[in-house]
Amino acid sequence: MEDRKAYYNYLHDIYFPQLPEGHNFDLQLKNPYTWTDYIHLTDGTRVLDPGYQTRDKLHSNFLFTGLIHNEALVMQFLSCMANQNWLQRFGNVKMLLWIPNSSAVKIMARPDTRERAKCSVVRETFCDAKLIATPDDEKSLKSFNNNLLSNDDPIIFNPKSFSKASKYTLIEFNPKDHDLDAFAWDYVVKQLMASRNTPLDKSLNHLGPAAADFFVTKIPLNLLGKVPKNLTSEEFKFLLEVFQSWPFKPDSLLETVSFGKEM
Amino acid sequence: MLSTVARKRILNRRSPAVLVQAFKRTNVSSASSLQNNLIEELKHISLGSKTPGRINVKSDEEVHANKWSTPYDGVFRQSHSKEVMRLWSLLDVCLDSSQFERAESILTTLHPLSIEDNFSFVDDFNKYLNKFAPLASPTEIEAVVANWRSSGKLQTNARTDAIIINALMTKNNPYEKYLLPYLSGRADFRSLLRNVDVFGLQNLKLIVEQNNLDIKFVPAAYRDLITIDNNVEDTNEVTHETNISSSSSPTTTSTTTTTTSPLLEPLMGSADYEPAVLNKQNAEELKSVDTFGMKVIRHTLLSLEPDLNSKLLEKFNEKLEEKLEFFTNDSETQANFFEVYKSLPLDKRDLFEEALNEFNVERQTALENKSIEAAQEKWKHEYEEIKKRGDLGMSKSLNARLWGWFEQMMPLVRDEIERCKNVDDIQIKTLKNEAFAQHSERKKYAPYLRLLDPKKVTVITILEMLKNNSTGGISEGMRTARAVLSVSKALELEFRSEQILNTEKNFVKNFDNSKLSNPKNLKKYSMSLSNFKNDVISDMKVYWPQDIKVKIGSVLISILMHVAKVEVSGVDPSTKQLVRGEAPAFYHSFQYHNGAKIGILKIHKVLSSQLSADKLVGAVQPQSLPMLIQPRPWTSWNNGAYYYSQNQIIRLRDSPEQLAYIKASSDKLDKVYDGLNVLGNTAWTVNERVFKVMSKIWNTGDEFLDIPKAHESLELPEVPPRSSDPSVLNEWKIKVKALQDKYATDRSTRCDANYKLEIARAFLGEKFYFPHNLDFRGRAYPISPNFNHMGSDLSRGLLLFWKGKEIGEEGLRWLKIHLANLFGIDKAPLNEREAFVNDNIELVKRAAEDPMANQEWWTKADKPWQALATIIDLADALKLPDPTKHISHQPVHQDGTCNGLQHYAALGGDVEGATQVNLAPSDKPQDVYTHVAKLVRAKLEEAAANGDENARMLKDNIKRKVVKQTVMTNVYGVTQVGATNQIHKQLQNVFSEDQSYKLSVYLTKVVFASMRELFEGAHLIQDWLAICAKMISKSVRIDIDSYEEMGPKKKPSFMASVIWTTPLDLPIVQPYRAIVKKQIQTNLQTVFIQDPYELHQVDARKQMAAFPPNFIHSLDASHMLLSASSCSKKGLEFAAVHDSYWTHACDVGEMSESLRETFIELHQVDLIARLKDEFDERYKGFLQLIEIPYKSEVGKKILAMRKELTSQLGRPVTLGDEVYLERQRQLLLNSGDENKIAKGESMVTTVSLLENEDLKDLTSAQAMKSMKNSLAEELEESLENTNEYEEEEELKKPVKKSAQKLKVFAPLRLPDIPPKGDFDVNDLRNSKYFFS
DNA sequence: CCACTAAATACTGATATAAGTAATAGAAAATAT
DNA sequence: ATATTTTCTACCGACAATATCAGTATTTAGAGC
Repeated sequence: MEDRKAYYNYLHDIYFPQLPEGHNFDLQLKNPYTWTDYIHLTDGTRVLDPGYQTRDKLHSNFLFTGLIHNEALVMQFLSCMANQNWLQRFGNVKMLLWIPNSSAVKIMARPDTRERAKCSVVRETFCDAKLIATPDDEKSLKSFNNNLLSNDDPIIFNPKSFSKASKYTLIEFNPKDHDLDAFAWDYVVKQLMASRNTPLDKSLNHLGPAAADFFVTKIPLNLLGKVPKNLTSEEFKFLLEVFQSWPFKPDSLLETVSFGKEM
Repeated sequence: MLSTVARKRILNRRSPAVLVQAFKRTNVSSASSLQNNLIEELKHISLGSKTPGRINVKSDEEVHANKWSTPYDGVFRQSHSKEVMRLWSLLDVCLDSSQFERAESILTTLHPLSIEDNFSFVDDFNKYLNKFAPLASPTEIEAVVANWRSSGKLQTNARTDAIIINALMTKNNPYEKYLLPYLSGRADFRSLLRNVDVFGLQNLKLIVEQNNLDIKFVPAAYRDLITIDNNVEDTNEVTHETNISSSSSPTTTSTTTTTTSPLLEPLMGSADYEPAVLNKQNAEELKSVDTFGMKVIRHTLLSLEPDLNSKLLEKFNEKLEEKLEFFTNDSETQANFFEVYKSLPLDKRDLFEEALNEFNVERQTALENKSIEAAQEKWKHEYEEIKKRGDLGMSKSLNARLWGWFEQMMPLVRDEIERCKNVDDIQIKTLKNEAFAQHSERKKYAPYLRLLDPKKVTVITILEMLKNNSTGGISEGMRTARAVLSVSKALELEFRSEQILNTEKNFVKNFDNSKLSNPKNLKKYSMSLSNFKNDVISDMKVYWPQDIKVKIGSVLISILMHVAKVEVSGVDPSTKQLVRGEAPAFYHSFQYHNGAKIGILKIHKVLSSQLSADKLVGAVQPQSLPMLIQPRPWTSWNNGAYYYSQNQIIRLRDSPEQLAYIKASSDKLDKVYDGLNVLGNTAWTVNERVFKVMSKIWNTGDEFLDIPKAHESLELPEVPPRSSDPSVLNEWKIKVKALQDKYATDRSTRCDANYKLEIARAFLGEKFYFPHNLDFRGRAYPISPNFNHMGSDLSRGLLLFWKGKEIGEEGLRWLKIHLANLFGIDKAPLNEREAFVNDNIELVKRAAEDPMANQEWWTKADKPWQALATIIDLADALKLPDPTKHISHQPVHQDGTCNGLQHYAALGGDVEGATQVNLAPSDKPQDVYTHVAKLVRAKLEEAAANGDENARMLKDNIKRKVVKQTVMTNVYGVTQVGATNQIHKQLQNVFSEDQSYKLSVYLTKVVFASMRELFEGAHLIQDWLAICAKMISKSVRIDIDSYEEMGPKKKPSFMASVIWTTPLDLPIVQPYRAIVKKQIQTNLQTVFIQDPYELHQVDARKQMAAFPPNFIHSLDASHMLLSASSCSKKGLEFAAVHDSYWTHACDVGEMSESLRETFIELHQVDLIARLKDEFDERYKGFLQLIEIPYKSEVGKKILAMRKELTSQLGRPVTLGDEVYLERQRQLLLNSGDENKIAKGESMVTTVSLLENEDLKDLTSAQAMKSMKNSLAEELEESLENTNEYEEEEELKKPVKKSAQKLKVFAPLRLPDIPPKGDFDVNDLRNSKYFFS
């Protein structure tokens, strides 16, 4: 997908003719950064029609792959898995992505680690992810959890053998089905992870006025003593459930700071 | 305890002064050996390498603390080091809480610092002794003094003697031996008796009497008082302004202790003056009548009435010879003084005002001192009322709820304060982790918090928290940082007022006031008191440190959060049952903005919606309301405005440098004070008729003019299903964000309007004043927020001059013109404007008669509320048989037409420009915007004719409005991008989305070009100012700044900000510097704040961008203040909003003349030349970092010299080394010693090589351009043979070759001032549209 | 009482947080090479 | 020292990101004399 005319022309006139016989590439005059261009790709022109498959398994004939330099984009992809929209509307479409090492460390972080942050809870909740390959880079290797390394057993390649790729890690994302309220889930996880090393009996209060008082009656004591960064996605789901049963929860869960920009 | 680390750090610091000494000692016999010696020294110092005790000693802040801004000014950028400031602050609070041991240990720490930091230690000691002495026995006192003296640390002064003597006197001990030095003439009695605050009036009198001292020894301000007995017949007239005699004045002491004294009985029988009494409950009652903030004010005002000394009332009536009744026993009924005043015959008015003033003196005192208690009383009162009625409305009444909070919170606060007092006695070992953390935090803030009264603390915390609702872009809540700061700022303010009050009480303690029944004596007494207060206030120099403030704020807020509860209800999702319960009113939470985490204190939706449903949005800072009497006149930088708080004349922007400058020039600012006092002395009242209309509309809750609708709650568009395309979801989010923003801003504007109305309501019928101060450029602003004449159309429409003047024929004409202006007819000749009103005179009458029913006309005005006010006034006049006899209170405005450009045009002498902004005489008013639009159109026509597609599309769409904002902001230095956005906004509706922006970009360029053409001279000046600012903020002072850290890697640090003085001698310091903030731990969260006492590198970009507009504003501010003084001298009422000047209709002509004359006077001098001279002086000896061509002659010389130095040093020479050498040269040159000067002259440095070079040639645009051109050519060549596909890539390839440039320091030399055009400012005299 | 060490605490600085990079242009500052 | 990337884009009234962690500096506790 390329929508810059000049570059498109170059690809079309010069690059594509040079490709080996029988290649499987198709060039489209579209902007890969525009969500809607994908709709046009899959609906209107029928260029790409993987067909819908149920969510009890991975999509069998559609794979999305790419090197995503921009971390925000990766996060967007993750949220597409959560929302089951965009390409994920065809089913649980596997995504095989090269992403920056630093992002990989964050996203793959396990509970109870220093790196544990909201995005890794997202990953854990909405997909099964596997570390496929990562460069032999001391800094990022150290940051990956040992458990993770032994479980996923990634290929650890010599960064020198791929000069450009040395900053990127290959991860396989396999989306999972779920039926969570995205806004509420996001709110709960966000507020709790804001102070991720504060025991729940305190940090729960960020969810609403005297929230902890309510939770205390609903959740086991040992959970109450835990700190958010040590919680698993399942525990978050549980907390969400409790939160949603709370009569006095705040009305608006997506408030933002508005900066009064004057005329 | 002060951390000993901090102390050690200070002790280790080698002050710059010491270094200078060291260098000065370098004496050498010949120039060459001098050079050699210096080289040796350089080697030794070995800049950039790690010699122990040299490089590492100083942190950045330490290096820059205590520096003169420039040698020219002799003003310290930073008065004292951070540590000293902190210690002083701590010393103050320890003394206030009588912790003498701790105070002594602070003194011990301070002493060594006093030597380094060059402050006088004895002052601090005296402070201590003065607090200690009253509580100690004479022997103890003497022992302490002797002790300190013998340690060699203390040299006592006259004040020390005064303290000792006073202590002995008070304890009836003999004190004569301390008088000996004075009696014997070895010491001056004056210096002893100057310490009136130590002695107090009574002892001062005693000491004079007992020793038969010459009265001349007593400071002049107090002599009269001391001698009351001796010469009652003294004919010396005491000039008496409205000086406040405080509540501690002997005549009224009894009233100060309580605000709940019984209501005043009805004084006289009949209520003949029906119109004079406004029953506010029955009058246009605001729905928001429950607004407790306002009740606070009203209650405060009202509660004073019972306190009213009946004598005063008698005086009232005595003077008027007629009995008036103002007060009934209905506490909600308040006198409408304005109606009384108006109803009086002219000859009685003065007397009435005199009486009113005396009356208001009392009320003002109470307003400033009692409003906090009043709030508390009000809550309690309402609570009890409801309880008595057995009402179920308890939860509905906010005040009752607040009382509940208060009752719960106050004991906790008291406990906390108690813990603070005992903080040193706690056994640390007994504490567990959390308690220990709490304890160690408490230790830091305890000395401050323990000084406060728990009741006041509680009330203030509650008020501030409610006041902050919906601020900071949070719809239901506030930012934590803001909340904690605002609470503690309010506390500090209150504490200071209290201190002033107490000092004052102390001062008059035991004073025999039997003689004060004599009015003359009373006047003397209050004069002295006022003088005394000035002295006290000037002396207060210590502030609570920022980090302490946030800690205190957060502790108190935590307590409040803990107790403040509201009743809530919600639906249980599972059972669908309605559940009731109690929940905290506040909770702490976070929100993210672009990944930045922001701490939020949310107000519970129940409370928040109660607040908005009841149209009650908060409380008013009761300390800064409009004043009932003339503000305390400005007499120094921190003396003026309110009577019981310290107000700074400049709104400092956390800049110690600004503070230092304003302090230093405090006694040269009479012209500024004069002008400012004129503004403050303008009396106002509320336009009741407009107010009635407004409140009627307000109560509907509907949108009306600039009042937004009262949203009940925010309704969001339906959430799209989560599986929608991300683009759909994003769109929805954007929509939601927009709605939330609108909701938040609507809410805050409604809030704001509510404040305005409520304050106006409280001041209905009152005579009041707005105390003013200045922003750092010298522009004046009313100190009281929300409701003032500088606010929106709404507030302006509500304000009338208290004083009325007969309108006369001319005045009537001006009133009409004013009305036309308000309708937006302000570009037509005056006659046409007048005609516009005459043509619509029926509409005027109808609108005035019933504004609500006939709203279609006046609401269409540009400024509808002011138009309505004017309409009413005009209609009143027309009702009279002779309209010219109408007494008008309506302010009439004269606005500068693009005032910034007027000043620019005058400075640049642009003839055409001057004409366009009405400096030059003309038959009809010129409109710059129209003119620029015309110019632009012409240009576009031409370009279109040449086949320019953009121009063709645009040429018929250039309206005045399209260019207006850009022309206006051009003065402020708007950039291309900014202007493009502005124009884009205007073109959006005309062109399609995708065309619009491209066209805007094109149009912006044309507009800029046209502006430049029209105001050529002005733009040259603008550029010149910007260049100067840039050069200055990129220059270094070699004698102090930055050479230390100029090692091989480091860049020099630029510390010089742009500083200038206005024609009124007000020093302006641009505060733009790097912002360095730190996270401070508090109870709730960390808070990210900067320490206002630290100085950092200048922000050159901002300095440059802001200097031209700031300079112009400093001029228009001067013009305004001069005009104010001038108008006041002529007896005109005067008010101003920057470039809009207000007076009575009948005086417009005279005012116009005044402001023309002052403008001419201002520009009589070549202000730019004056500025250049000032800069040249101020920044003399500064160096600038420039780049010169490698190959120039000097360049070669410098290279050679560097090579030489490098070989001599045995290491690469650095810029720092060069600065060092230059500095030595300067030291020699300025030494005053002929020998040394000769040596200096023979010395050659890299800088001196450049001294006589024309830097312009070296760095000129031409030289650089020619280099760039040749490079560009090469680039083009290389591009020629690229094919079209690779073009993009090729373009990005870096240019390999670049001009060889040499970085060197050269003397700072500002460019010559641009030539001036031919316009003569004296022509202005005949321009009638200058202001209109 | 002192000098000493180890443990505890305090202070500092770095980093992540959220989550489309992009409507445009051009200089200056900051950072990377 | 030079090249690339990032930042910023109209003045004033009117300031505000925070939690956590690692590493270092400083203080304190404690044992021993």
